[in-house]
Amino acid sequence: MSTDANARERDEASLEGGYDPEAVESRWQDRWVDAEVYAYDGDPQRDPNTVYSIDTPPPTVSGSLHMGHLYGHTLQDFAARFQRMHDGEVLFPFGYDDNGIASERLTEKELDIRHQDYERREFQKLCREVCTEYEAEFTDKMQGLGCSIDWNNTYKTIEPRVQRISQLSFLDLYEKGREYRKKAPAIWCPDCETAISQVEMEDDERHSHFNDIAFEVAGEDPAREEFVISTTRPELIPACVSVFVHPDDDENQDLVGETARVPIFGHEVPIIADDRVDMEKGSGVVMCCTFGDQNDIEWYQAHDLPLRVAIDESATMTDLAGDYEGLSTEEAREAIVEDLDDEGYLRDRWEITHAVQVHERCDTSVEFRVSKQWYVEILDHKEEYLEAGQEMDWYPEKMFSRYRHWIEGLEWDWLISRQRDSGIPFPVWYCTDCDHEIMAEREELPVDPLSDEPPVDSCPECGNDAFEPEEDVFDTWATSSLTPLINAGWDWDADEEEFAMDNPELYPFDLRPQGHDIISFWLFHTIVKCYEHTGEVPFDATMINGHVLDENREKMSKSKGNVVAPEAVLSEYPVDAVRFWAASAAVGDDFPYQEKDLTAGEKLLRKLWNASKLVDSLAPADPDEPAELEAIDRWLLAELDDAVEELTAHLDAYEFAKARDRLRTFFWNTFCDDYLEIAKEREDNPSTQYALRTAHRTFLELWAPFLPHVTEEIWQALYAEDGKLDETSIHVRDWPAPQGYEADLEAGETAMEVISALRRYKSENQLPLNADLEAVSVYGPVEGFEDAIQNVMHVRELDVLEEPPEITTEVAAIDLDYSTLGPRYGSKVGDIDAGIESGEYEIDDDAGVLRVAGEDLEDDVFEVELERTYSGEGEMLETDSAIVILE
RNA sequence: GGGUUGGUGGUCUAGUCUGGUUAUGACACCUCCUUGACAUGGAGGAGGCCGGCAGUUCAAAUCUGCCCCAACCCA
Repeated sequence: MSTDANARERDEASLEGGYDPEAVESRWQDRWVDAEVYAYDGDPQRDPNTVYSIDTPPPTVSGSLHMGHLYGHTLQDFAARFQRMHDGEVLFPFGYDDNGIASERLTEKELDIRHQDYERREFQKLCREVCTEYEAEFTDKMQGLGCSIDWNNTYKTIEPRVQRISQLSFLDLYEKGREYRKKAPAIWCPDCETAISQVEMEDDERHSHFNDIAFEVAGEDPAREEFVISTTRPELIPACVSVFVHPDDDENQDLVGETARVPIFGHEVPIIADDRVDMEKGSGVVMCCTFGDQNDIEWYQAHDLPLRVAIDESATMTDLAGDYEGLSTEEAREAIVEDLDDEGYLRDRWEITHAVQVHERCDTSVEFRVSKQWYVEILDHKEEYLEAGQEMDWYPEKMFSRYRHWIEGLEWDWLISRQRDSGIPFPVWYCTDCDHEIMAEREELPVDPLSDEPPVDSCPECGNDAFEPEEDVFDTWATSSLTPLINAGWDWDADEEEFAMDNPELYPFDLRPQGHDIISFWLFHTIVKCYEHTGEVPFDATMINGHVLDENREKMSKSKGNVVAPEAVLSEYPVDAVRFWAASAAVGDDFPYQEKDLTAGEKLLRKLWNASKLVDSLAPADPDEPAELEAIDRWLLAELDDAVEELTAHLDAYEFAKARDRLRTFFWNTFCDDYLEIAKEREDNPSTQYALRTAHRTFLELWAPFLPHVTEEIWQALYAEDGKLDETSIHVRDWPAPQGYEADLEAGETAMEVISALRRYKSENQLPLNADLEAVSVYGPVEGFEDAIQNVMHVRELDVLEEPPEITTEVAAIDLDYSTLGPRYGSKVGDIDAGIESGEYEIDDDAGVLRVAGEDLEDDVFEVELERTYSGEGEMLETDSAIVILE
């Protein structure tokens, strides 16, 4: 058995052999969870500024993990891991959203049951059982992403504690006067038979017909016989309550004040002027039905029109529809059109495609129904919510405009009651006599009015002793919008008679991550709720991630069949490589998933692994710091300081792509390609040994947020002390800080140029890179780096020249500094350019000026570029700041 | 239809807010090279005039206007 296999057998981190991500990654994932490396030790006394808390929107457990989850959570994890190292204490919780229609349907399907057959609590119990299995699977997958979630801090949106918080939230907003129950037109889904909110609607293109229907003008001596109305919904004419004409519509002005007779049904309705009529559409005359669309509702309210309900809660025609009673709206539409045609009222009919508003869950087109519903008042606080949004830092900033536009476009208060069985019940009863609202006692929550008794024996309003329970449940968003309060342990303190949090140090949360598609409802609703409860904006910052598209930049969708499953990706590539890819896009940008991008990550892991092996072979693990570092080593550490500083700034600003690229370039090009090659020639040098190890440790720490597995493996193999993992893990170390190394960066840069020039020389002359060079002279600032150049390029004799070598020069070009020249000479710049181009200029070295186009240019605006010709022995190589002579 | 965001070599992308003239890097491509870790490596090379048009300016990928295309949000 090889040492390699032995090591793996013992489950110990080891640098033997090649990197084996498959074995290493799952091993660390398990250990991190077992050792609770990412556990948050809650301490209410802690200074909130030293805790970094994340509030993440819980995913629906019944859905499977998709690339969006993978991407979103990976970004959150970059922030969490960086902050954990940088600031110390991090809360990265996790929630399972199992409250809602999705998990209800899942349970029905899984157990082959109908929720109607069960009492609500019973059904919810079944839901929780079914969801538990899915949650376990989801947990596994999440842990497979290497996210540093605190698995001790999880919640489910249907669990009793969350139900209690939801109901407390309802009571609190009720007491604050932010909620009301009102009989009013509401958006209604006839398939789900529930009211829904504005956010649950979406538009869908549907085929339909426009019907031109003739209405007679009633009364004696009317202005004209009839007029025509175009409608896509003839089944609504029994619900017609008025006809509208625009006040500026000269052609139809004669109708205003008249009475129209509705065809077939024969009832008469007034014709009214209103500027909400769209004159461009159809004949300019429109009917108002209760209710066809939102305009109808406005008219109904503005003109105090009667209510005619022709369609019931299941989209079936009512008795108002006469002969059509009992038909579905679809059937009624066809039947009515046919009868209109028979009776000569149908003047035209043609096919169209138009957008209809549908319920996003079931794609059923919505109706508007008058019903008694609970609302959260939001329209009167639009300004405040806008300000709350402004107070947050948005990453990227541009996403704020989506939030702003959403709020500006709000037209409805938030409808929070749903006529569903499963969900969190309203803790309310009503007096059967006076309809007085009886709220549950806070201590009793969570309650279910369907099975629990109200807290009073008789109505405090009228003394009646019979009550009716509220059957409705909360909109799931009413609960999902409480996640910051759930995470902070918000509850009613009965002794103090006020709301309090178990962990107030977490609130407001430092970061709220989410996709750009849910800004308008999830983020918005969360701000509404938390702001109303606490008076504070719940988040300091929000990070909006883009969407993962397919390789052709198209949105992934099941119908297109272009969905890439995370499982498929993770079975092929290391998680660390996938994370490296996830860091490649600017936060907020959509970006394509391209398999080839993952190989870049794989290559980096291999490079990091191999470089670590080399470092390990070149220097003892923990060398002492020499009194004085040599120039080349000090140079590396000074460059490292710069990198650390920039990287920290990038990560602080959620600029993961910039951090990733900066670190990769520095690690690969500067450290591996330049410094390691030099270090190979300086093996026993204590200065180099110290720099090597210092840089290597720092690199592992800097890479750790991006590549948690490979860095942990190398760290544990080389540097970890004995002890428990939650203390020795690289992920709980302090983030590197610049050490203040000072070096001659110019000399270092010049030395690298010289090395590069010599490499190019060998390459062009088809020499191996380790071929000996007899003698090399350098003219340029490379002080302190002579040995480095000499050793790494195998130069037998290196000479640093005090004076320029024997070269003759002639002017090759004149470089102008336009940023200085432009403002100074303005429109003369064109002439100056032309003069230089044509060679009509004179350089006066003594005066230090360039005479061209009648101007004397000062020496700060131009630079003479010389063509050098070497007239001595050997060959000359030029770099930006040095001249190299090879003999 | 309205709004938002974006359109940079074959692909992905930096730079655009704070205009300055040789536009960043990676992948792919071509040539060469076994440097004591990595050939899944290294050294080089070719390849774009920055969606289109017009304008502002001495100067525009960068500012303004219009147009085209794409995605998203809202109708």
